[in-house]
Amino acid sequence: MPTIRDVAHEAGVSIATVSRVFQGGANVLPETRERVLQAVEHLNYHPNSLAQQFRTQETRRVMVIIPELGNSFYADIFTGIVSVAKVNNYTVFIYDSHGQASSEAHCFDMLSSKNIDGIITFSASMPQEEIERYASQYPVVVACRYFDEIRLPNVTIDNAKASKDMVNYMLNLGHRRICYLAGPSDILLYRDRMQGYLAALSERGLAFDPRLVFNCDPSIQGGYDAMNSAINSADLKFSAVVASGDTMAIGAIRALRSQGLKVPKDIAVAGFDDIELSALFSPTLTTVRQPKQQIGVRSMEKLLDLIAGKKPAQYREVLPYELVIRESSGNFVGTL
Amino acid sequence: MPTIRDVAHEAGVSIATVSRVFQGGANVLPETRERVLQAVEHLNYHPNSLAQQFRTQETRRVMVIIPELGNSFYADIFTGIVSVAKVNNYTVFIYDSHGQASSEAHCFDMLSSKNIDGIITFSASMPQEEIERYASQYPVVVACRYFDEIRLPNVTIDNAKASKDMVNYMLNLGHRRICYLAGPSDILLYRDRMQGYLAALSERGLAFDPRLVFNCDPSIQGGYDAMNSAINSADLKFSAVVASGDTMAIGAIRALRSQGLKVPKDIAVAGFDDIELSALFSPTLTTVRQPKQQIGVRSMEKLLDLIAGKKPAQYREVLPYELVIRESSGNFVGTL
DNA sequence: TTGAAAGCGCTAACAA
DNA sequence: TTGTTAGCGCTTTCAA
Repeated sequence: MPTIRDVAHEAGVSIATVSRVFQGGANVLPETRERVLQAVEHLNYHPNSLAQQFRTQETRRVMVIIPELGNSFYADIFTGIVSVAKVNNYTVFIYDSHGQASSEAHCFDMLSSKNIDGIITFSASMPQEEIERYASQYPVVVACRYFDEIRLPNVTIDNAKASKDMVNYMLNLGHRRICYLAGPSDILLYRDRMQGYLAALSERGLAFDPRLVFNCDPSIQGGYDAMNSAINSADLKFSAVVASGDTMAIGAIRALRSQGLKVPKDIAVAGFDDIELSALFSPTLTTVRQPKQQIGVRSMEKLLDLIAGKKPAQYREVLPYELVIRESSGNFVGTL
Repeated sequence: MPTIRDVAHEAGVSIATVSRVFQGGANVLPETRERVLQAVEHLNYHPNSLAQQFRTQETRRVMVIIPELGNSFYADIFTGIVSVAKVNNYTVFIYDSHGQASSEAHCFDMLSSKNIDGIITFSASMPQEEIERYASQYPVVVACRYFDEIRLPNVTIDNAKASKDMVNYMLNLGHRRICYLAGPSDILLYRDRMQGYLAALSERGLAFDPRLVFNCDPSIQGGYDAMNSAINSADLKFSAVVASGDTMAIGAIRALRSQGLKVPKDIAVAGFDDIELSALFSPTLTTVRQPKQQIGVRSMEKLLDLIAGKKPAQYREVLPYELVIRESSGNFVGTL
């Protein structure tokens, strides 16, 4: 492997000059520059970025932690992140935490060991204080997930309000007994979506029947299992299902169908997130669309600000969502 | 940030001793070690891994290039990779190439600039010679994808044979006119699967009707569009569809259903890969199961061998696959 | 415009 | 068992 010294020697200049050429070529005579470039070419020289990073103590690498590889929800967000990273000459790596705190911690350790310049996490499985400790020392942005009291840079939507809007939509369709698939209650965003469900009911003065609520794993299988329990609960009547995630909603539809129930004719269903499959599933899924690209863009922009040493004006940034009405919720049958 | 010098000073030892403690503590008196550890704790010292990496010229990082984030097919493979990486103290990053050669090239550049120790790629969008050039200089394993003449470490299944088996299964069910969704013809594995289709037909002496073959994007949308063209082709009759990927098969089923056709009653369908959704879709999908975990495990093991400087005994490693018969192919109605 | 030289934090060879 | 020291390849300051 040729080093900067080899190039300098070959070109008959000092290593400082070679370095200057690579730094943009300011204060280098065109002919000197040319000679250096020829030597580089001739020797097939590549700067050793381990040495560069060591010298500058920056890697121009950032990490995105996702809780689940293979969930297309993150694919779009990721596109947004990369679009910003690219123009700023950063490389984005993905790290799959499997939602495990230990896995995530390993990633955060890379901050203190200088392996990466910053982190955008969609996982946030570690205790709040721990993440905040890192965030107070290093560039960290939490996206989609969040904590009760936000003391670190955060990009998200208003989950409670979005959920409430969706439940209201169902109520407007005339549904009164709405089954709710709530997701894991230890994750605040799911609790917030649940709060939206409760708020919508209470604003209408409707009684809350806890039997209609099912906590389940936020996956197709989780929704499938929960829906089967719901169907098999004696005396449990409902005409609609609102799930706190599209995967759960799709699992629920599968369960309903396996029991001979038609969606939306017998039971209306809605999800949350607008994952790729939702528009392609049959029936197409009514859902809440998160501004995925934009979440990625803003997260990365925030992270770059942090890396540049800027303190964010305010921690939390709330992006707009959108109700997407498709087949699974059926026709409007009630009154507004 | 405290450095090794600060720790050495605090503990009253030399930096070499501190380094030794971190290297495993050989040749360090327990009490010396204890003093060092206390200083480390007290100063909250973290070794600067940029310096470590620079010094040792190794990163203990490997990169996995996938063509599409959000495709669950890679999630299982990834689990296999990580399981091996973990016990060998390597960190695995994911890089989404979007199937773009330029994106992939960026990743391979990290090899020459020493940013990573090795690459496992599932993308292989770059020209064969270029990948081979890197593979001849650096640790590189190509998985699932491959080239005509394999001159680099490779882990895969026998796509042609698997595809032929699946088509044979359909022929055994009595189907004679089988529509084939072929995927992009510039990717060899799709061409091989197509070859399997042709081989199965020719072995039975069945004529090949090119109108039954559709090249399409390997996605739900791609399968959906292709199937719609097939259905809308005047005079084009077929009783089964074999897709060269599960996503295409699922898209095809959606298209068939949107045209009022029942799967498998009217048309039998089979896919390839056994992605997560295939077991959860309705109808559940008949498909070819790739040994995903094992592909990951073997790829990483091969890569570690390369990093360790071992040359592989043989380049190509072919893993067994498995036909998974589910609802979408319907009942056996023909003769064996 | 160019060069000389310091030094980033660490590992490891060698000496004690 | 411990310490001294060279040096990894680069950027950057300072001087020429």
